[in-house]
Amino acid sequence: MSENSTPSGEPRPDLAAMVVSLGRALLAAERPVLDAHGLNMWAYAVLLHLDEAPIRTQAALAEAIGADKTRIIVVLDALAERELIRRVPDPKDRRARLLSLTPDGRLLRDTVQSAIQENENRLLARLPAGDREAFLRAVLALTEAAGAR
Amino acid sequence: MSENSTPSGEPRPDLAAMVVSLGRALLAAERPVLDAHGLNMWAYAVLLHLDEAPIRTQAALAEAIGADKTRIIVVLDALAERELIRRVPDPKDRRARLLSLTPDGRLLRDTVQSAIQENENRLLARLPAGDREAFLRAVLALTEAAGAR
DNA sequence: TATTGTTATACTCTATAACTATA
DNA sequence: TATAGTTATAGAGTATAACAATA
Repeated sequence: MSENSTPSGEPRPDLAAMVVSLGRALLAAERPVLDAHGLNMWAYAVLLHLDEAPIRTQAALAEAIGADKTRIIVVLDALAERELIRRVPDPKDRRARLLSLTPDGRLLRDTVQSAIQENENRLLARLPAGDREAFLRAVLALTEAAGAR
Repeated sequence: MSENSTPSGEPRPDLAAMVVSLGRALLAAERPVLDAHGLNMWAYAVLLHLDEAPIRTQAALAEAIGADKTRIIVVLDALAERELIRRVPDPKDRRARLLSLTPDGRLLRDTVQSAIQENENRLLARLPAGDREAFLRAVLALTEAAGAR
C-alpha cells in the first residue's frame, strides 16, 4: 500500500480533509458534555491548561491555548465568577494577574475530561488494537511536529 | 499502553484537541498551494467533488461538501468565470443547474491535489512505516464512522 | 403551492485599535 | 515610555430569511 492509496488501491482523499472532518465530528461529540457543565470550548481549554502550575499572565495563557488575549477575558470572568479559577493581581507587579485552578475547578476539569475521553474511547474501540495504538502514537507525533512548525 | 495514556505512561491529551490542532496545521500547509492557484478551500472542495459524475443541483453539491447552499454561489460564480466548471440549466427542469468540470478544471484539480498530497507525504514520512499505514487506515475508518454518525 | 437558485440581512466568531492602570 | 489587562470597534465567515424564476 503506497501512502497515496487506500488498502483497496484507490487514491486516498486528502489527509487535511479527513483530519479536519474527523476533528469537527469529535468537537460535535464534545459539545453536549461541555454544555452539561456550562462550559464552552475555550473555558475547557483554560481549565485544561491551568494545571498544577499557575500561570502568571493572561496573555501567556491565551498564547498557550492558541487564543487571542482579548478573547479569553470574558471566559476568565465567567470561570472566576463560578470560582473555578482564581485570578489575583501579582503583588510583585500588580499589572499581571496570577491564574490558578481552585479545587472545584480541578474537580470539574477532571470530570469533564473523563467523560470526553470515554466518548473518544468508544469511537476508538472500532479500530483493531494494533491500529488504535499506532493511530494514537501517530496523532501525538504529528500534532507535536505540526505544532512546532 | 492503555488508550488513555501515552507510551511514556502520562495521560493522553484529548483526541479532539490533537486532531483539531493537526487539522488546522494541515489546512495552513494547504493554503499557499491553493493561493498560488487562486483557489480558496471551498473552491477546491468543489473541484474535488465535481469528479467524473456531474451533479444536478447546487444544493446537492453544497450538501456533499458540508457547506451552506448560499455559501457556494459566489464560489461557483468565480469557477465558472474562469471556465473551470460548467454550470448550465437542466433542459428537463430549468430551475436546476447541471454542474461539471471542464478539462481545465480537471487539470487544475489534479495539479493542486498532487502538490497538496506531496506536502502531506513529507509530514507522514516522519512516522515509522508501520505506524504510517495504520494511521492512514485509522483516519479513513474513523472519518467514515464519524461522517455516518 | 413547492422547489431551485439568488440576494439581503443578521448573527457569531475573531482580530484590531483605543483606553486604564500600573510600572 | 512600556506593559498587562480591558473595552469598543470592525472584519470575516456563516447561517437565516426574503425574493425571483420555474415547475
